[in-house]
Amino acid sequence: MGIGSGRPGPGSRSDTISEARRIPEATVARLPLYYRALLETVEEQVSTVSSERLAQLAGVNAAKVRKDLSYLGSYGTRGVGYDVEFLLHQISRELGLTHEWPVAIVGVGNLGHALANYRGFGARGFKIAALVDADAAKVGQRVDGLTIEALADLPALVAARNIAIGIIATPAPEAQKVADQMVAAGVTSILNFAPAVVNVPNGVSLRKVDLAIELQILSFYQERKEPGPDAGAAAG
Amino acid sequence: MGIGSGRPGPGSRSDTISEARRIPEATVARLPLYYRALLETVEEQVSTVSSERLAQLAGVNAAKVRKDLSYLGSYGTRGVGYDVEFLLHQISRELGLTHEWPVAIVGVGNLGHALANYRGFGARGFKIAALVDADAAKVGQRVDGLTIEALADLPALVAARNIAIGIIATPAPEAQKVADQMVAAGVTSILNFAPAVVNVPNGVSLRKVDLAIELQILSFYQERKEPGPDAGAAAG
DNA sequence: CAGACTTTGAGAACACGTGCACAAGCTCGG
DNA sequence: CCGAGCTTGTGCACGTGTTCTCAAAGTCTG
Repeated sequence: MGIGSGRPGPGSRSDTISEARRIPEATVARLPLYYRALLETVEEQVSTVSSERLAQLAGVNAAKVRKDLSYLGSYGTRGVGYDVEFLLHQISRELGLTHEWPVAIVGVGNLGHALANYRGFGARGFKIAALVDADAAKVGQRVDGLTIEALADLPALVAARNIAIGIIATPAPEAQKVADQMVAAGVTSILNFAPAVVNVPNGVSLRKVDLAIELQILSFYQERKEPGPDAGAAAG
Repeated sequence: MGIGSGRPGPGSRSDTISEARRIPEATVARLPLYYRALLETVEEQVSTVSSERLAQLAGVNAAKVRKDLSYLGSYGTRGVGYDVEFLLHQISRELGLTHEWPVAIVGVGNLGHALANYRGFGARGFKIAALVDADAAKVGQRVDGLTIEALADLPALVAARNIAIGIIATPAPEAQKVADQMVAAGVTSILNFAPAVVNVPNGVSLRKVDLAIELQILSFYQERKEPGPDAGAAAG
């Protein structure tokens, strides 16, 4: 993502792309932006929205919006735009947000704490279903209404609470071990916040967020600005 | 960022790309990975490293490593590999990590707190130089050795402490306003954690990290796995 | 010193993503 | 019912990124 991301495995050519039409990865990464933009639009009591307006709200250009949405189907009406409620529903369905996803957070340090308290998840279809830490001293503590549980209990928790998505918020050295344990426990999607490369078997999705890397990318362009205020990564 | 990200402005064709060779954005985003991998290599007392090994440590493939590094210059030796110390220095220089970057964090809620306490920044050339919040009740509180200061003082802080990079860790509705104030204060690189689209003028770099979006992308692929365990975003 | 071996650097083909431009299709007013 | 005006959906061209491949250039062994 962003910066770094999961990428389709090296599947054989003309796979049995079973059910649905294939949606490009870049488009998938933008669907949440449209989703958010549509939520804002709903609150404005507007029933219909143009690709132009949607583009503005999502911070992309209109052509991209139209192409992206066309991968989902022909959900717009020419001369009119897109029905807000309908499109919202379609994108929700596509993103799997029609039901709630129980999520497990492993590593309750600074970041784990912040994530546990973050209100944004609940509002977007995710629910912290388990807080796990390897440190016995932390087990039993309560954070935001949840009790921290032992890492050893992860398999039981994942099974009992039907958890498919895991978040790694441990220090770097623990990351790979935790990922392995998650996979063994049955987690099939992982979001890694630890500044370390993590490998997962085929069939498991992995995305990463690295704060230091983001800053270093900014620093690259910043450094090039200092001498002569010239090229750089300017977002319009 | 990976996920959305800064993007070179629409400069005229055959710009005076002043000083240096142009380095592709995708390559820039990977340099920090190589940087981290090289730091690990240094600790192993290894003096030379092959593209194959670097690729392994960075989680990419060897061809990509070689092409990426070739944009920086011909720093390798055929038949041998890359000199670890030398390459580390070159990448540091390119990323602007030869000096420390003072960073301002605006918004000291859950996330701001976590970022302020995050040890990873210091280790990578960044230093929290200011913690700022709009809430008068928070001003004066101490967090990790720093005193929270008033948002109104941002311009003075940025000037006095030579801050070029700002981090937005406020709730979504505040994000644009804060970004504007940062830009007005002289910040030219912004990392936005708020789940909102932020616009900045030309010449200012912007990157965003959105936790909910990352989860929604995972959820997209996860949803498609549930019926038939098939395609997905699997990282090797 | 020659030949085997290793590894880089880059050319070229391919895959993917973006954005223009415009026909197709819809609404609305008269 | 017709024509003016909008807005979608998509073909196409272009630019960016990835990967394969292999000659070039070095080391090492005998």
